[in-house]
Amino acid sequence: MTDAGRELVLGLGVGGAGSAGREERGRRDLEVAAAAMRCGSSPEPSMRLALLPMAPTLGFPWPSENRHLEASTRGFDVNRAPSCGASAWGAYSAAGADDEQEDAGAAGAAVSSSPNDSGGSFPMDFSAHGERGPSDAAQGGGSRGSDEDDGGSARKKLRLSKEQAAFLEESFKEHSTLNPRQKVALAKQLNLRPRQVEVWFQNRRARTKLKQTEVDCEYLKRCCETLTEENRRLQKELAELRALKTVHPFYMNLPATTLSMCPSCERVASTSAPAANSSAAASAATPNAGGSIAAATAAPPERRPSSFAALFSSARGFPMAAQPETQAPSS
DNA sequence: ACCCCGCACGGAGTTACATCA
DNA sequence: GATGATGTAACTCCGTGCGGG
Repeated sequence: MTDAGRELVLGLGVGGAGSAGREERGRRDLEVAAAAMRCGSSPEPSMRLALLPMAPTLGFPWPSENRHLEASTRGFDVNRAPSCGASAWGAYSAAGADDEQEDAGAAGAAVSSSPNDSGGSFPMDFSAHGERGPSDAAQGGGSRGSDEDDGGSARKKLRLSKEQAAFLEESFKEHSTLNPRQKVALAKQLNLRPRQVEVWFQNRRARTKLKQTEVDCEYLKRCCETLTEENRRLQKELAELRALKTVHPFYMNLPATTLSMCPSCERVASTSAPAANSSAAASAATPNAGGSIAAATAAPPERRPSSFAALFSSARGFPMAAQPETQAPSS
């Protein structure tokens, strides 16, 4: 998602050309998609869901204050045999990363496979794990591996505990993507397999995008309604002008400068109307000249943007452009 | 410098399972 | 208890970027 903010908040060394590129690509895709959904030139701030708070408000304990969570994560294990040494989490030291010895497959591969991994930028206070599930070492490295090494059925649905989900959620608020090291660290802390963490983040990103898409759809729907209303109004206005012409045909013979244009046309009556405008008005005034919709949509294209801009310029309310009632020229 | 290959990753779509009404 | 709806973990496929040969 769009997050300069997130980048700031993150500051996790997710940086590096590689992952930055990848993240950028992901963001770009999302934003392009979202932008495509949004009303084009609208300067209005997009209706973004606050799905990724810029700043953690729940005190997600990345640095050191996660000890209370450590306690809470200690019996997490609903899916696997509990790891016994959970209490021995040591500070996750980037430089050290000594705890990665066991996960040579995981962290080692992660580190080597991730040119972007800025080495231990993951600020979580991971305690050195005592020991891990037997499958972890094997699983960790093969981040794309399936669960077959779980010993059980290949596709046993495992429900994450509330604590695990909450922790992952908080982590996701911090950064919606993980580098391999972060993934492994999170997996350790939650006593999950790195693959599970990876899948959870993938699914979570998908859900976020889905929700954002729904919001964008709602926004577009409202844009459409507004435009429909605007169209109705313009047609009515046109009909009134035609009627006016029928009743007072001499108006059409007056110099353009003396014509009082409809205020919603955003035209200054004193300026001489361009020929195009006059011709447009004339053509519109012509009986059966292209029908009402054609006439209405035949407005000079260069004027549409301002109209649209006015249409969508105010926030959230999608108010119509200021539209004083069409005043029939008196006298 | 260019191309090819393997690898890792993420997104999109789908499947399978757990939960709930 | 059976059933359909819903949520979501896990999977597959595909595209992309990167590093190495």
